[in-house]
Amino acid sequence: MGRGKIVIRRIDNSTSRQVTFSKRRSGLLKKAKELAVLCDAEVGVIVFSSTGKLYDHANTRQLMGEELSGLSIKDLENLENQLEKSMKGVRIKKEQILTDEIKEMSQKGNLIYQENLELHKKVDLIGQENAELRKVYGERNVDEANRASRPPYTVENGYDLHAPIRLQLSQPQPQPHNSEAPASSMKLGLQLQY
Amino acid sequence: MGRGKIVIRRIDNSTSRQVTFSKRRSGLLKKAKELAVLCDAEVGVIVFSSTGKLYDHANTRQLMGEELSGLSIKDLENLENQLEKSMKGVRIKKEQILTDEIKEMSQKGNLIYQENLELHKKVDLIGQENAELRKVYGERNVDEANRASRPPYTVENGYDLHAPIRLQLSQPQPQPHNSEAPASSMKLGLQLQY
DNA sequence: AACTATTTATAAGA
DNA sequence: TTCTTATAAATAGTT
Repeated sequence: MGRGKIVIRRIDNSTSRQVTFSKRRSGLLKKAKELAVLCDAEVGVIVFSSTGKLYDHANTRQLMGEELSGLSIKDLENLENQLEKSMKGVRIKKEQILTDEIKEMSQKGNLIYQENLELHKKVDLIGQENAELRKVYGERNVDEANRASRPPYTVENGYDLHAPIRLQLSQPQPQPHNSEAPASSMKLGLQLQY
Repeated sequence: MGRGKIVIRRIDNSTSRQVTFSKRRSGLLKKAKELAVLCDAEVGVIVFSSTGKLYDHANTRQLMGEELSGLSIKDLENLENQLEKSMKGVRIKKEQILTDEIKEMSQKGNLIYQENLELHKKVDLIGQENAELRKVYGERNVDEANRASRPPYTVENGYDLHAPIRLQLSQPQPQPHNSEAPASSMKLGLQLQY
């Protein structure tokens, strides 16, 4: 039904094959739909291109009938195989899409998770810092608080010291040469640190 | 493409609907096959009449391709459902046929089984009969064989008898009144049975 | 994507 | 169901 008659064999030219595929595919699907509507039938059409792309599928409306009369077991097995194959392709694609979705989600999730991890780390770090600071400043505060409340340390009252003690000799600043103080006279100071 | 233009809606007249179904169905399948051959595509066509009969299915040659690009998950789910439905019908029919076959075989098998059962019964009966017969005739044979090989039993040689012994007094037949023999004279016989 | 000459499918009738 | 045939529809080749 065109400018010239054709024989039904694989079209060698890739471009015209593709064009014909497109035209005839839509024609087939149209006819399938018409058949379904006109005759109240159930029509399923599945078309895969040679590259494996499914381009469309036609309607089926209700459950398939039970009477597949006239078909042998062999016919039914063929049909089953065909359906199984179609199903397989469909399921693979579906799985693919879902997998992709899951991957995407998982990637997003991972990013968030990473962020979350880093935040946790940060919190830990800051927490540690905080703890150390609290330790240092807290102790100083305690020290200062203690110092304020303790009795003054004197040698006379024989106070028993447990705090670490550091002794330091402090030498007075050298006097100017024209000073009257004798060179032998030095001051010894005791500094107690605890 | 006919004598008149038609609109695509369900054909009310049942007869012409059936005629149209038959014509268009074959047309659709033809076109499907052509598409498959011309364009090296995979085409599956499944047509169920409104009465649920599957009339034919078109070719698919190889595995379906993996790339069902451009289809959403929804599309794929629809396709899957469609295939599942078709599959269901096919499987039901297949099961039916197989079930029928099995039924038939099972009926045949049952008949043979019944026959076999009766034959077995017969064999048992005959066997029992045989066993009993063998018992009876076998024992008699043994007795006779033993009797033939044993030495004659006599009181004189003091033979030690272990066989059961039955003693029986046998009274001689009463003599006629005109007999000369005295009434007190009686014969005592010893019968030995083993 | 359009166009259109032809082929093909098929509606109606037998 | 099948055949026939006028006509509608599809499409091969072309632009």
